[in-house]
Amino acid sequence: MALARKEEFARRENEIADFAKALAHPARIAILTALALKKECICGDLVLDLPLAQSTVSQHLKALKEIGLIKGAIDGPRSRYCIDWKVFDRFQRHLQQWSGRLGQYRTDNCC
Amino acid sequence: MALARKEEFARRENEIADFAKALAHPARIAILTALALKKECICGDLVLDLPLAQSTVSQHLKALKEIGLIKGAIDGPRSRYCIDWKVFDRFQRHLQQWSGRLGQYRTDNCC
DNA sequence: TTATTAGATCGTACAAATACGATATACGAT
DNA sequence: ATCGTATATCGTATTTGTACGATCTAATAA
Repeated sequence: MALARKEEFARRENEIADFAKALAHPARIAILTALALKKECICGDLVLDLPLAQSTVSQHLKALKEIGLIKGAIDGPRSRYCIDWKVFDRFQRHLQQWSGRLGQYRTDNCC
Repeated sequence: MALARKEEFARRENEIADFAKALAHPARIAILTALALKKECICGDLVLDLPLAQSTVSQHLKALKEIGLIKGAIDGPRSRYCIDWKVFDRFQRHLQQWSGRLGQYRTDNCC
């Protein structure tokens, strides 16, 4: 967000927007998908999978970690990542509650 | 996305990311919420509700329109907007399918 | 007609996101 | 201790997003 407008919005609106922002890049979608599907979640494997430089992948991992969607652990010389399902569920629930609430008021005769 | 990396990712990954991007700003969350809750969906009302300039709100509306989430109609001197529920449902379904697929592989013993 | 109103679009400034190479760090192996 | 490997972080270039005022357009009102 450019200026300090964030404070002007409701907390719930910001929460949903922040969650959406975490998913707003195909690389992060790919990372989350890979982490869920593979039992092995080594950073290096992700770098091989993605069409991005190692430092860029690291940056995306950091973003996902900062919002809490993934956890990291050091495993010898490597880094192991995995999804924090508790957070994942919470986010999913929030988004579903919001869109569910919207859907309640659905009408098809406006535009 | 900075460089032309978008093409390097799978279509599904881009679709989900694009949808998320549309929701990745509190103003757009607020707009969608307002459009759903109010029967009257006049642009001017949105401008009054939001802590943003008229031109900025117009910009956000354009973004939502471009991705298809909302439709616009001219109503005399005003603009009437509303949610395109068909698109909204499709997006919701995609996201749910994706996160549901992820959840199937859930394990809690990685990190 | 002219004036007013609603809204979109343009131009522009600034902030945030994205990407990469280079470098730093930390660990394991020799 | 030195080397090699894996990853994080730094610096930086570029792109994209966000915001606003000014202007343009179209419709109504006077």
